[in-house]
Amino acid sequence: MCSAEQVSGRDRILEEAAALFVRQGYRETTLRDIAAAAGMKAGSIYYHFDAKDELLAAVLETGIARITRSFEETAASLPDDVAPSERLRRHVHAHLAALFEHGPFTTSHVTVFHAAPEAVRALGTPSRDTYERCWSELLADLQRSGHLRAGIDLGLHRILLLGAANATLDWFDPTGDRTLDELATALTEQFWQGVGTPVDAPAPAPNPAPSTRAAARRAAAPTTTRNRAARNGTPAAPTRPKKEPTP
Amino acid sequence: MCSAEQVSGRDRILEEAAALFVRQGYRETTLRDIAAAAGMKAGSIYYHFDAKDELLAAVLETGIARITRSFEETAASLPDDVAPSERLRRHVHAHLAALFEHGPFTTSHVTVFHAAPEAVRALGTPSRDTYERCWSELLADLQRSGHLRAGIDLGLHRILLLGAANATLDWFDPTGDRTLDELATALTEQFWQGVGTPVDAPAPAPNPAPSTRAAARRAAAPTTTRNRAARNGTPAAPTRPKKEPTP
DNA sequence: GTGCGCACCTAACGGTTGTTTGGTAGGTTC
DNA sequence: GAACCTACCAAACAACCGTTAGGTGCGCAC
Repeated sequence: MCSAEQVSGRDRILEEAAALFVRQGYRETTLRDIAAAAGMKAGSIYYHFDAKDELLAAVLETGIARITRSFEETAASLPDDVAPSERLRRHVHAHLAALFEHGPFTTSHVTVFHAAPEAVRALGTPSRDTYERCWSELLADLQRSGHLRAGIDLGLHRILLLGAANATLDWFDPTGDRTLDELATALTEQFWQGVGTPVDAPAPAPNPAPSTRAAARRAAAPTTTRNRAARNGTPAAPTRPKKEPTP
Repeated sequence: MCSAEQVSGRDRILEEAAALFVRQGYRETTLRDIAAAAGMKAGSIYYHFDAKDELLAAVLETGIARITRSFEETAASLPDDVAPSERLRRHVHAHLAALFEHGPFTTSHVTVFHAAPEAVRALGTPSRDTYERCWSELLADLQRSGHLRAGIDLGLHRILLLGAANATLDWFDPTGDRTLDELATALTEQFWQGVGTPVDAPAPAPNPAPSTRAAARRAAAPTTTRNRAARNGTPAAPTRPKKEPTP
């Protein structure tokens, strides 16, 4: 019987390394950890990679390549008559899906990149620029067509949007009671129309009881999701999932 | 001449450790690094702290205490008749100021907390909850008074807001061409009213040339600030500043 | 069946790290 | 001036980690 996951040694190492980097951090993960997960011994890794840093670089490169391709596929899949805010929402969804559903490679860019040695970061920067440009052009296009307000600082708001999206990694659990789609919708809504009531000044009609049952349930619920054994986000990138459920 | 910074040994260690943790990461910073920065030898740290982990715990605790106090001081300083969105903006500003202007202690919560050993994280969690509760209550209050839309998932939007705020650490430079105040304003605006044009569907009047000179300058500028030798934000927490400007 | 290269193993080396141990200079107390 | 406490230093230790060198079994070519 030919096993379902018939991955070559190199790919196996890459995959286990990415998973461990995301779960434990780069420095906290030893080559002996990776080798054990891949079913071999530490020294054998050097048959496929020249150094630990190079392994990290390969993981990061794979991650950014995947999310960039995901962006392009999303763009290609959009109907011609898609509403502008829906167009954005689909891209936000794709970004989140890459983080939560496409394995640990893309995730490593959020979790591990900043801890990478200078040389590795320098190597990975051009690919990150490419992905960044996709978003810049998307937003610029939306602004040109009049769907994003003129006069706003587009670069700034793009980073804020993606910052919020990436930060979800620290608390969101796609198998929890919020779906990834709901998350994408909420994030897009906050970016697009905000959550304030239209007029600011005097006082609008105060909110009475929450208007829907779903809203009521949420208002009563604790202030934040606590799935995945992770904590929510304040003021920092919060706790990552426990390294191992105490055995 | 009595030196201006006449800090005790313990406080000196704490301060240098926080700075190094933020700049290099926790695991990447050795006790010998910290000791050298504090003007002593590695073994001497053990006179003040029992272990490296305990030193990290002290740094984190100081950070969360400071930002929580900053929140409370901001709340106390608000005039009674402050507009709701301005009230939020002031708190956003205080949060960002704590990250960028109050030394490395608060910053360490964003940069280092997720890399901390389980035991340290568990120790720091209650204080983080306290700060989180401040924000929950602020937003709940704004919603009760009708200034935030009813029916939205407040906990979710709070995490998205703070996620975006914390992510600014990776690219924003308060000495650059955007001020911290402008950043707070933009972030609040994006949260409060969004950046989309009011109506979605057909096509509003396409944006002609940018309407102000400032907007024109920004539109022409590169897509993101690149101050501080840091990169912008995609898809991940981007590069931190170089460890040392090559000497 | 000999030769050869691929994919791995065994075992070690050198360096670094958190930590410990035994001291010691300087000030204060009595 | 003896005892004592504070705040450090010097030197080492054990553990661990990335990395390397040399070896081994297996499959394929011929």
